[in-house]
Amino acid sequence: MEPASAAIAQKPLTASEENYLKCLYVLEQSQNGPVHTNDVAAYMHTKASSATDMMQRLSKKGYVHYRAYHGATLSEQGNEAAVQVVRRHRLWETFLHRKLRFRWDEIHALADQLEHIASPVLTDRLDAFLDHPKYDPHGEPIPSATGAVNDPRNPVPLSTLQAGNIGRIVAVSDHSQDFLKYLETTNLILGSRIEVNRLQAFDGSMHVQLAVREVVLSEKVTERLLIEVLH
Amino acid sequence: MEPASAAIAQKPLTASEENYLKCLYVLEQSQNGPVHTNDVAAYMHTKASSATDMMQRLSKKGYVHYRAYHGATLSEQGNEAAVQVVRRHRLWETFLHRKLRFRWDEIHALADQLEHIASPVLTDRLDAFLDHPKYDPHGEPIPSATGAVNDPRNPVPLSTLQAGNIGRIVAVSDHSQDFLKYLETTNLILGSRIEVNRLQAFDGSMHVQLAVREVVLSEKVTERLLIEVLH
DNA sequence: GCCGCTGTTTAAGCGTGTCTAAAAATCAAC
DNA sequence: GTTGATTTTTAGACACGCTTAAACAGCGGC
Repeated sequence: MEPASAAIAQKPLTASEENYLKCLYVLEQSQNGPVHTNDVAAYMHTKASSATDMMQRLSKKGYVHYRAYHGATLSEQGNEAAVQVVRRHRLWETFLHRKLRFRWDEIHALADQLEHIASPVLTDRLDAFLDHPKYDPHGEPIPSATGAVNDPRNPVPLSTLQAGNIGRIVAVSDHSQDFLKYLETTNLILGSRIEVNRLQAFDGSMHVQLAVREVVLSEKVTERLLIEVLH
Repeated sequence: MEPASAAIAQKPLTASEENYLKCLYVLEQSQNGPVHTNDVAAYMHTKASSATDMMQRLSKKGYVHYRAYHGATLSEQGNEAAVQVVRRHRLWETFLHRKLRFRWDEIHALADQLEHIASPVLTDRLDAFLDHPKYDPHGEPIPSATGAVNDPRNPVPLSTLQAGNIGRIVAVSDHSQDFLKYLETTNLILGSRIEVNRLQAFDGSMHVQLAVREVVLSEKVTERLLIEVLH
């Protein structure tokens, strides 16, 4: 006697399916409209045909809305699942950084493995052990157990600011080793106050004030630095 | 130009392969001589044909010595790999119990998932974070980073003791929820002093003294309790 | 030494997740 | 609107890890 309506018990997702959901979640944030197959394939370091395969599978299972040749968007169910994966990922990153003393450029790859252990009680215990962190080491908000994500900081890419704007570096949108190591060596630190001095129209680079020093940041960098605007 | 001799870079093992190696490791301890296909299948909750499949695969990769119809034993390489899996498993169990406050009957299933993250640096950081524990929450020794397992307590099953023997409960050889919950309710605690009062030849049950109370333990229980003999 | 039981292996098939190569659809340009 | 470049999908293949069913090996009883 199955319940005809209501939440049907979902077969647990495979690690690969979860990775694709996370991928769609991230890509949907940075774009608008459906996510294209090639973008998925690029993000997942795989081929378009594999991405198509997975979109079809996730569509059949009800996690994404998918129209051939027109891309995919997460369904409500897919969004919920993706947020849980993101929650686990960011909690493990916080654990690795705060407790095991990994550098912030080392934690992403490990968290990618840990995030697939889908035990709600484990996740909640970890959350409690870390004192319910609001943000992960990259400054990204950690979704709550219910899946709510709210970020009162309203971060925007540095590249969208104008000369004269003042803000605080609160997060990074690229978690790759290369980028994070660059920030390390340039001494760009989460939480720093930043002021836009001047824009270079030619190449999109930006002169910014960090405490007493002025530095020049390329567009590639300003797109990846997320700022809480102060006024 | 491949190195003709020396350690050839091993392709990382799959989670399933690691589980089978761990299985062989455990079964080799409790038996002697080669491990039989049906035992492997029973331990892994799978079918004999699957076990055969895996024995052949692991044999081809050099992790086990295998003769059709005659069972399998771990090769030196297989033993090293298995010990590392066991090390990770027991470290995670310790983490789950000591840091996340899971009961000892809850940790096994979760550690079974965590153990497959094969990052030497993660394992070592975890080890350090836990202050290099010697034993896991079930009292089993945690192999060192080099794979050495030594247990000065020399635990033996309670079932092998004689009337008059005195010892200390140091470990359990069965990590199932059912058994651990039984111990919990019976108030049989790791570290307790235990003295054998009387053996019941008929059914192998045992009357033992625990502090001020005498309890009767069935053979099924005495086989699973590991004792450090005091004299 | 043969018989049959138990244990084991092989054979065939399925789902997952990936690939390459080829076919098809979309979209922008003209 | 047809064309051509680009994107996407299909088709066929493969490794993994599991299944069931059928064939086979080993070994004790007689």
